[in-house]
Amino acid sequence: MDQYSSSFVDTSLDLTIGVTRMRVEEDSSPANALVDELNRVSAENKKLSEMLTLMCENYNVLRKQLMEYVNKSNTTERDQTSPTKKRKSPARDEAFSSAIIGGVSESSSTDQDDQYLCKKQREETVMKEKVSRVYYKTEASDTTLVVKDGYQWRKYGQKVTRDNPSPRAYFKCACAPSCSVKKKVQRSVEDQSVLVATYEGEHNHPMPSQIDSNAGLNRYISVGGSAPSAATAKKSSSSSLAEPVTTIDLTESKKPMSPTSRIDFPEVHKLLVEQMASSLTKDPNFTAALAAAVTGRLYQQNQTEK
DNA sequence: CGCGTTTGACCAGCGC
DNA sequence: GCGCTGGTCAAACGCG
Repeated sequence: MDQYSSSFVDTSLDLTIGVTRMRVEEDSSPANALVDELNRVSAENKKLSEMLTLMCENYNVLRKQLMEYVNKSNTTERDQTSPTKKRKSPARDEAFSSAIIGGVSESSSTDQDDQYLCKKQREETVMKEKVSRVYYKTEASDTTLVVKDGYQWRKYGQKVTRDNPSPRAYFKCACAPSCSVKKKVQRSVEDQSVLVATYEGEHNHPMPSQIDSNAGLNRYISVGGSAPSAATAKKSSSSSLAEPVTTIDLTESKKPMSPTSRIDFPEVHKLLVEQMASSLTKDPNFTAALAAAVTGRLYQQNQTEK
């Protein structure tokens, strides 16, 4: 944890603003006083903007640290758990073949061992690059295995697995026929109120409903992964009450995220900044507290300079 | 009647 | 080879 202690970020709000003292001459005209007041307010505004920028930068640093921490946790967790046995599925091969278009083909090899190795590597590659897991908080009484992630899904199967008494539902992306993204949804063994959605593959199309990104950003914490975008569907065939609370990326790859499959971080950052600024300025308590702090500070400065 | 969901049957990988 | 298991298919069903 040295890296975190060394890069400590002070997130406390510094309300010490270097506003120039209000120079209102006793014998000056009201117009000059207004101009001075305007200049003072402008300076305050500028200072507050700088503070907000600083806050956002601090947020960015903290978010980066969180990502590093989560990735670290995932790596150690992955090392401890043995890889799940999974048979090869045609869809997976299809996904891989599309992924290696233009690359070096290994199909020329006729050796069975090589083919086996290639198949294994293929599966591992697919697993690393395409699989992500999302946890959705929902009502424990809600028995529907439906989650709200902005895409339309078609359910094609349900199965009770051995390791979990809750049934597992299988979904295919219904937004585009060519999209081979699949999703498995199952209740967590530990917490029945948590839905675990496992996404396989990457959407090759934009989200059907570019919705209310603010609502999606409210509670979605994305840390890597590839499939789901942070959004909430206005209406989908599988409309859900469950909302995503966190994403744990099972992949180790640091490849850039697809613009079609998720919102880029700068975009998220921008939206978050806007949302933060909006919520702060709309909050009467915050503005009142800020005004009190500023006026108090000004009063204090005036007192010390007298 | 069309579309989506349900559910039992089937398929394929893996361990013994 | 056989059984277990996860994943997929497709006919039946329900709903608007």
